[in-house]
Amino acid sequence: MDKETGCPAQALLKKISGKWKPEIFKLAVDNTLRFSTLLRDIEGSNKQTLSVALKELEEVGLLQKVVIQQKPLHVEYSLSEAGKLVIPIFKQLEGLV
Amino acid sequence: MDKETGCPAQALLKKISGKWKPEIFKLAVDNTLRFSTLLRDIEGSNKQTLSVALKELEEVGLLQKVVIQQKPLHVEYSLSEAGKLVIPIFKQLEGLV
DNA sequence: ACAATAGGTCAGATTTTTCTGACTACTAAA
DNA sequence: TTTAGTAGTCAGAAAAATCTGACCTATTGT
Repeated sequence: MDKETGCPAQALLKKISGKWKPEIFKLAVDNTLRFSTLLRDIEGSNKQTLSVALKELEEVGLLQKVVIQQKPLHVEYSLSEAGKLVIPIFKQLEGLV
Repeated sequence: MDKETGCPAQALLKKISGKWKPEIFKLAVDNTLRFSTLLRDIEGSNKQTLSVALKELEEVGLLQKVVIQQKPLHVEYSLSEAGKLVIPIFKQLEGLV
């Protein structure tokens, strides 16, 4: 039902909206993320929603999921190239609103 | 329950999130907005939600509400100064994601 | 063998957001 | 005077998002 709006900025805003996504994105700027760590660090969050949020941020191309193939194997989420390009743009918003 | 995140960009994202807010903001870039016109133009929207969204965008300082004191009097919503400053920043997102 | 950690999924409940329809006040046109 | 437009509000319903607790697989430590 969302069709194309023809406006990338609007599209991005929609993609990053949700209760925990802005927070996840912000944390991803400073560190690679791990599921259980996020769950502990973002207070009030829960597995289910975090799981969906990470999946959506990945689908949208802002995060990338990497399975570290060392034993014990684990999963890391980090900013994709597109995700990194977005940082300086958002930084400009600081102080404006 | 939202406290300060200490991150203005994150704060802005939260403020502009909601089903119709990104669309309203986008329309405000090109024209001043009127309530009944929005209601017709944004298909699928409704009075209640639009009313709340306009109020919130105003509270947040992105839109300003002006009552035109000519008879018949009516109301116009347009981008505030802060709202205008945000445009070029969002424009940079085009093509990135 | 048993408990613990990591990284989830699933169903169902709860909460939040959005939507609908009725109603208000004022102006204007027929 | 009845109808229509503008700009809403309100209560309750419906839909969407989020949360809880149980469960699962795999690995590591005791």
